[in-house]
Amino acid sequence: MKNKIRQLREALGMTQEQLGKMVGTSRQAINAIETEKNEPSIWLAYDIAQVFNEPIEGVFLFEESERKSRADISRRHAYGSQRD
Amino acid sequence: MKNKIRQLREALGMTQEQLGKMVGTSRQAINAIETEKNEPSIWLAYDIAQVFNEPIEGVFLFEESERKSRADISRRHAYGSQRD
DNA sequence: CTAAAATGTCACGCTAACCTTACAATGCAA
DNA sequence: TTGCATTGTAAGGTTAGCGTGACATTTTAG
Repeated sequence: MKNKIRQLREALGMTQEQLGKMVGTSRQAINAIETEKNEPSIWLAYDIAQVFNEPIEGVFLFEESERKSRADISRRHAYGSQRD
Repeated sequence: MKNKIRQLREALGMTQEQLGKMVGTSRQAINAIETEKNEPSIWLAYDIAQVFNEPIEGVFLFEESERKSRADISRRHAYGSQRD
């Protein structure tokens, strides 16, 4: 998913490795998220956002188009109660 | 992790199953998160928060003590550059 | 140009989130 | 109490995030 990590990170003059250490993860994990290869866990997203003093939504962009596909929920409504 | 899902959900008179359908997941997944057995993926957390018109941090409580343990990052600083 | 730092990637392994199916327990209304 | 809706859980399987180690490529400092 798109995010502002690189931009925010460089604004603070930090390396991926430094950021990784600050949030307790590896530089590879930071890199994968930064380059949009992985989506962060909710805690990692939170910790990263905290470093930049931003809410999660201020660092990660939740765009419908970014979704790795799932059933179209826009068409779903709570009108059923078919068994499990 | 602690959250306000139940409270917000019932305020809207919804069942776990209905909420699950609205965010495109199963009622069991909603239940597991509501009862703090699982932590939501970042997208699921976002979708749930959206249903309640709240930011992620407005629905999920990120308390240090809730963390499922990880190395103490408070003591970590970016002073190293030991190889990987 | 050259060495070091930073970044990009890959493979392998582990774990947790989530799905489906199924059943038990609880809550509530008739 | 009976019946149904809701919630709680468990088991098995799939998938993705993340760690570690290793190596290639790119960027930056001298």
